[in-house]
Amino acid sequence: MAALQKSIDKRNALIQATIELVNNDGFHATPMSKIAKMASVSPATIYLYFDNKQDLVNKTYIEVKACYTAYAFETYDETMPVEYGFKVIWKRIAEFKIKESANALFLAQCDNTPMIDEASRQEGIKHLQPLLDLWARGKKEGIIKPLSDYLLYAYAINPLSFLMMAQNRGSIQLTQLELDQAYEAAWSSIKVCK
Amino acid sequence: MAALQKSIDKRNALIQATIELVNNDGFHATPMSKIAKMASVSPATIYLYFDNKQDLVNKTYIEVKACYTAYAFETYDETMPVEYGFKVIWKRIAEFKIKESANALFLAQCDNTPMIDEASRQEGIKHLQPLLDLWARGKKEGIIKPLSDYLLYAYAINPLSFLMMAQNRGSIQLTQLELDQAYEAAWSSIKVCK
Amino acid sequence: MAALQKSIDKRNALIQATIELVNNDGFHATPMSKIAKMASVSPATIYLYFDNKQDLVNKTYIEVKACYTAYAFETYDETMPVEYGFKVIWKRIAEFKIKESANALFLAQCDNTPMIDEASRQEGIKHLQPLLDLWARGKKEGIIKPLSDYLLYAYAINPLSFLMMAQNRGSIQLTQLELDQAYEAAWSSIKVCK
Amino acid sequence: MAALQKSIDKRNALIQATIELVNNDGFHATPMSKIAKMASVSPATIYLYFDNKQDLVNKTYIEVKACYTAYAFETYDETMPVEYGFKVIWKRIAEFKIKESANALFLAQCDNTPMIDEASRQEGIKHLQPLLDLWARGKKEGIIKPLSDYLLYAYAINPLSFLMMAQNRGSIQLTQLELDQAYEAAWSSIKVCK
DNA sequence: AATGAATGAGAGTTCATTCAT
DNA sequence: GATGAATGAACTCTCATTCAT
Repeated sequence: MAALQKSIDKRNALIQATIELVNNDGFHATPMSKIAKMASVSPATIYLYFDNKQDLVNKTYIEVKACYTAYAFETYDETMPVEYGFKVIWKRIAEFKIKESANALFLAQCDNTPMIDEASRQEGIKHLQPLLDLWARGKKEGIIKPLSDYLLYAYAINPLSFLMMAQNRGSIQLTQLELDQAYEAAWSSIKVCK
Repeated sequence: MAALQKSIDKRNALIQATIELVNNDGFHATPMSKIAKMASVSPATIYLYFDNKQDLVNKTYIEVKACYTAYAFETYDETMPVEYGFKVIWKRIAEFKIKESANALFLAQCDNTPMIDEASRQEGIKHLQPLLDLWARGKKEGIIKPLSDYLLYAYAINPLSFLMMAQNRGSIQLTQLELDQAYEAAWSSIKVCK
Repeated sequence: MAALQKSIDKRNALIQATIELVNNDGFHATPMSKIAKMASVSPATIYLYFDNKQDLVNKTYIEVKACYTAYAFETYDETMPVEYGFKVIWKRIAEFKIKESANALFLAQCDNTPMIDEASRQEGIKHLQPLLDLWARGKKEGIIKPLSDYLLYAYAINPLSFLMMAQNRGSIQLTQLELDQAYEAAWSSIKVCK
Repeated sequence: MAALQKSIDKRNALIQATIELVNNDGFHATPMSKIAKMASVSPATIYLYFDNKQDLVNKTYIEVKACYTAYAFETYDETMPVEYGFKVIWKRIAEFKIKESANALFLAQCDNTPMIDEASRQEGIKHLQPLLDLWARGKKEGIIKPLSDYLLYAYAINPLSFLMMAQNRGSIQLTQLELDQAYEAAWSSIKVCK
């Protein structure tokens, strides 16, 4: 049991180191040796847990993405009314992007570069289903505009990534006020105007 | 004059090659030798035009960003009414992202990774001023919500990047209908609701 | 007793795995981990039976060489007349090279590369004595040419290695006819012509 | 012209270094860095002349083999009578194995291990044709036994490799006497006995 | 101005060997 | 005796950069 735990710890340390270093330097500027050092293992040890560097980022991506969606839907339940449900999810996502900014940053970088292979990208997308279901419900009820999921995501969710990155770079400070304003903008963009 | 032209051609070829290769493979997976080959020059020649690899991407970024803003504001003029002016700019930006998708993709990649140094990033941002002025005007006139420029950009403009990348990856097809819907969503998110 | 047997089995499995893998990939292209896997033991276990990789091949060589000579002389006895005795040994050697081609191949590879240390090479040579004695007798009786043992071996025995390797590579097929012809050539080369 | 010569020199130095080091240590025990050092170039330079390590040995093999056959047939001409022609070729081959023992040793090692890929092996075999033609003639004239080329080679030529290696290891000394004896043995093994 | 050849430094990865269990 | 996990050292190969021409 102790041995297994040690293995899990090492794997986790490697994942964490990957996130941090890729965030700071980018994928290709991050040598395996640096990841190993930060995780306090030998470079060779990485290869006990991952096939190669590509596999390491792929798996890291999938794991972080799973974290992200789990966090997003933790307090949501499908019986909630559409507008309220959306607010619940939106706030959780915003919280994740702010509190877990390293993770969020890593996802943003992966999603905007040829760093992750297509299979892992698909794998990562799967868990968003509850949000898509909510939107479908909202559209049927005439509360949400009849737009494609991509369009809805682009306006309702994705701007948070942009804001998170701006904050991370020190360009802005996301206070509660800004978050409320952002929510308003998000909801305005997709709700049906009466 | 012919000699100067040849120089400019080479520099341009290098910039183009950089954009294309970085788009496909990412910055660090793009060797200087490959850029040289695609531009039909010797690797050594790159160093006649740029200090080093970092300088090459920085300069490429600044140049593409300048292209982008020039395109964005080409048909805009400061005497236009706020809503109309915004529409004019938004459509041009959308057009750029679709017609010049290689350039747009390159910018998106730069904006989401530690690939560009901070100075170049700042340099690239400068030319957005007309849009910020328009927004200031809109806020004063009570047409646009009193939000920070970053928030406005996040909701009014940035989603286009997300959509462009989704289209580039083959996930969606941006027809005129989708573009009109996107514009509606963008404008809804920042306009003051009466 | 059962425990001892298990030990012997493991040692043998390691020796067999070494032969097969070295035959296919060569000494240095054969990792200890692969040998261990093929022998169904842990890499660490190899070091309970052998000092290190070099020791493993050395001991394998010596063991296979002992097999080879034991096989060669099994049906020979020193009272046989020279020509008949030679034929008996030659046929057994030919049989070994064909029936035990993995072993024979391994010896050929060892004998032609700096893979085995000199001590083991000497150790392996010792058991050929009966053949050298036969030749000495044959020379005394004026039946075999008065050549050095190396010369006799080069023409009477060694060509079989070449033929075995050609067959192994699929270049030729050694039927009974070819073997008889080979024997004739071998005997012609060393017998005294009357 | 001078630049081209320098290139050729470097390539040759690399080939020579490869031969010497592989002879002493074997293929896989010879790191590229050692080859580079012995040829007085940077490790990276090797890759300007060869695709990779495998390509380096393959090309070395082909080049040495070409040397070997060129040497073998230099003084031979197809109008010579069979026995005399064979003697001429045999002596040249023997001379090559003794005078160019490094080259000969290298070929022997390549021919007995999975070090060279099959294509290069085939490529290397091509230039032996004149010898095969001679044998065909000898067989037609009833001078040489009607054996397959492989059998003839195994007895007439290949033993020289064994002898050369024994001499190289210091086990024997090939004087003129031994060479004459070897020739006699070779010829005896393939000539038709009257 | 332009280059092809050259390279030092460092990348990802493997492997013989060890050690705690 | 047996092991799986761990690793330092060494491997092949790449690449940003330089330099003689």
